[in-house]
Amino acid sequence: MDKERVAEILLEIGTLLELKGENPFKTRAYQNGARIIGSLNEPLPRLIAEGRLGELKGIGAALQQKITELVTTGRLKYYEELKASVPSGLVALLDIPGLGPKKIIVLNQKLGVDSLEKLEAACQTGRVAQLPGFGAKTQENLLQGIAYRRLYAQRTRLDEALQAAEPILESLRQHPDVLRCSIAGSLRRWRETIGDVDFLASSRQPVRVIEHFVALPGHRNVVARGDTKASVILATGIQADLRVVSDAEYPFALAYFTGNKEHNIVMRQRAIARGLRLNEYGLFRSKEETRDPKLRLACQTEAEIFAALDLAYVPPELREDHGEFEAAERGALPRLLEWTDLKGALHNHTTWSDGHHTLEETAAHMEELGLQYWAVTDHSRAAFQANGLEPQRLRKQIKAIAALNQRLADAGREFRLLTGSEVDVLKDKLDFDDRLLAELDVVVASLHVPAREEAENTKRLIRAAENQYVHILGHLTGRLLLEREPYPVNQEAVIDACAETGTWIELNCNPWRLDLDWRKWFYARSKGVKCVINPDAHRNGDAGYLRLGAGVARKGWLTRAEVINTLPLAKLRQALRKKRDRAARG
DNA sequence: GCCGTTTTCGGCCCGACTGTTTTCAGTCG
Repeated sequence: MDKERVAEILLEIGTLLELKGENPFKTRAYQNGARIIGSLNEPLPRLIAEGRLGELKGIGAALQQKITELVTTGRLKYYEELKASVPSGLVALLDIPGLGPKKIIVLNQKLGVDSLEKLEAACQTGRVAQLPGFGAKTQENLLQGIAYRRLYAQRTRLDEALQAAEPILESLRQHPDVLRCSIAGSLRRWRETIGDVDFLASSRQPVRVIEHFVALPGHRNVVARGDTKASVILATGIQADLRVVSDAEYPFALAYFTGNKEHNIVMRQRAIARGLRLNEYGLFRSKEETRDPKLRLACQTEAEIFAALDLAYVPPELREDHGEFEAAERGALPRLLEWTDLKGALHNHTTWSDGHHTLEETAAHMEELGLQYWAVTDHSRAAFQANGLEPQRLRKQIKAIAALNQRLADAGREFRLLTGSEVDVLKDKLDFDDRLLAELDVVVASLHVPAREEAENTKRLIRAAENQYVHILGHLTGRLLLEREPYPVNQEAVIDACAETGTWIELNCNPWRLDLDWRKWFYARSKGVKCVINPDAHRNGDAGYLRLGAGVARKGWLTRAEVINTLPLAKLRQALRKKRDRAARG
């Protein structure tokens, strides 16, 4: 059993324990355990075999035993019994806003509610309002919550969240009573999907800012509204929250509302260890709860807060409790890639296959953006639904690109299109033979029709990496965020093969994909595998995805030197030749 | 269930908002 599955089961145990009304700290111990196992950078079986599982902070005797049982036998008696003891529909009820474990337990015990449908019926007949601790308002909110959950997925893709958030941020920025404002939360951390959009503002007149926020056009309804905090549902169904604080509190609140839960817990623990107290209002010289400005350490920026806790500044994207504390303590945080470092892209489409713009339109647009190169990698023939190119058409395209580049050169322009292919990884070969691939500047190999078995997909991708003409493996897992799960593949094994063969891995920055996942880049980097951030553009506007990709790359701790398409054109051409030269020599 | 420069028990991050209460529990982030 792999670590992802182990982490899932630990997390589920935590949820089930919550629903049994267990000690919340016990629940958290399992959730912690899930996160620790999920973000391991070495194989779980080896850790167990060498008896080092207990060395992980947060894995005690009980978790050690359970994880070992899971990994060695593939099952866990404790989990199976626990699961059998909790009605299966209860877990889904946790998704309803306003419903937590305590209320679910009451609903289940008093009314026999064990599914969304039964909850809805109980609300409609007015039985929920009769329960102790419930009332008419709660009942109504639950009905609304059920309807809301039915209408919208719980999460939103990064690009959609950004699109919703940026106009609101701009409107806050222009409000005369707003001093400073920012996006916060998972969107500021550049997560691939967002639960809700968080805003933070500082002001001397918080109520006026709240009034402005809840009155912005395009809101469907106001969920909550206080003097310093409000929540609204946007027309798109996304929930947006705003907090307003004083300007002196702003950096503390920004740090607090940006870090994920685990990151913030570590921050507060670090404060406690230094005799301080940290909350969204400040870092105080106090062991008691306080907001006394006289006790507050004067920090103007987040960087000064980190410094006060003996840490280097941690960029927002890294605030996931994913190793940033250890690195920040040692001053070993990498200098992250900036999206303006990107000089071009190596996986894109045109009207020759399923793209929407011609070679000429594409070249003109990308040059206008200030890029130096743009590889045209239309689909290979197996992708017939995407109008994949036969060898003959591909050779024709190579000539067309050469002619276009010649015109650019004659006009004294530096921008170039590169020839290429997104060649399909088929069952036992690539869709084009080596002779044809050798004629191309850039070869991206992608698996579009995966097998059901992990071993088979892993084998196919490793074979693609071993081909001396393949520069890049495209969208390694094939996932479509919130739509399609990744196909089964041993990503570590494929990364190992890329490390050995000098093959690069794509960070496909189409917002449906963002694949390879940011969490996997830790392993890839440790193996020295280089990244290529590719928009997989089908329209000129898709070049904007590069910004998303750079954010996700930052989340994976990638630096400029680790991302191939930060290279200027001449150096890129050298890099593209390297693998082939190596194979020719070998 | 985990942990230990308050060490083997008794803590465990912290505060806002809502709704149902009449001083607080539950939920959320």
